[in-house]
Amino acid sequence: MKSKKDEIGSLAVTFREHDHAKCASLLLDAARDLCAERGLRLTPVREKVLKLLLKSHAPLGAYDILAELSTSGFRAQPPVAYRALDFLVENGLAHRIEKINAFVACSQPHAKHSPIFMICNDCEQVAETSIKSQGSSLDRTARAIGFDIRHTVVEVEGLCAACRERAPL
Amino acid sequence: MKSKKDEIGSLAVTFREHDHAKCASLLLDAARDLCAERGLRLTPVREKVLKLLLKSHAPLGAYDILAELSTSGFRAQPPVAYRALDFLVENGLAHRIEKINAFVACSQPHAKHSPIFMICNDCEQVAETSIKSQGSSLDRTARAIGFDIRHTVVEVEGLCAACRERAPL
DNA sequence: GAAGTTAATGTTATATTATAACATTGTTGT
DNA sequence: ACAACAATGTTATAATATAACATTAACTTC
Repeated sequence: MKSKKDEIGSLAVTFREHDHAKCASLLLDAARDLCAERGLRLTPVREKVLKLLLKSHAPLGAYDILAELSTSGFRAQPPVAYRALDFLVENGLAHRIEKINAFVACSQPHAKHSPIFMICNDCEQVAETSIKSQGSSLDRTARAIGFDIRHTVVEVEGLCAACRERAPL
Repeated sequence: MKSKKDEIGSLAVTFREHDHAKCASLLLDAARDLCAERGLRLTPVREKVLKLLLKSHAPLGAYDILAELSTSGFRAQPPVAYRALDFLVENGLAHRIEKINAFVACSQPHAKHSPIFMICNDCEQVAETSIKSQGSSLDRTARAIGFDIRHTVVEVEGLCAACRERAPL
């Protein structure tokens, strides 16, 4: 029988159609499990922010989140959103996308990974994939000059398959 | 005999010691050549901004540049810096480092390349390297899902060799 | 379970980064 | 000289993010 973990892995978000509600629900369960395991507190505002990210089909800016929080009875000063986002990012439940100053829920919260984001400049959706960092070209280059990698940012911009079909170049 | 191009290539900025004045001077010449070839106008403010970037041993923020411009007789409203930076970035003479909202002069302005930045969190210097994008893992992943890559952002944070030696973990 | 301690949230204010919009000047091509 | 376009000047403001300190909630140790 497939584990929940496998099931989540197989749902890794791409530009393909998928059962988003199921995907979001599984990932929320996974986040709760992960927090329980590690003794982290998934407080109401943190969970709400994660839900907002999971629900969105595109990355959300901190102020988008803030706006949604304010319509849900939460306080809506910037630090409220940034703190929740910091918590989620620090604990691997979300990622920050530097190129667009926005945030997405992590699609593989259980696995230690170096995420890669493919940002469609047309539909603004973002796919998270990953490569294993061990032995990668990046890893070898860093090794060669004695650089100790703590965090990687890999983001590519372009057009997803659907948008290329819709508006061929 | 070595061409100027080869000489520049061999000087690609890393965390190693190097003759920075020579490096900056060669790159400025290269930028002038490149603009002449392409019919681009390396105007006074654009050249000044490039010089500031070349002179700096670390990336500069737009407002750092603005401050330096204002002490050199240039106008100092934000668009002045951003326009010059946009020009340099668009034409491959500088790069924007997303992770730290800062800019560096390109160390290989002649070559079409996908730069990689190694950002030292201690000394704040940044090394530019590059990998050929053709056939990379990233390229294969994109191909697999039909994503057409227009631009890549690859930035790694960590500790450079010198800083690791200075303050061993 | 009261007191001390740490973690989380509330709140005000402000810092930092970036762009819109429109006027003016400079350059290029005819 | 004139039209067309590129670049710069200028004012204002948008968008993103954090500092600092007060308050409340949760945990812990006796």
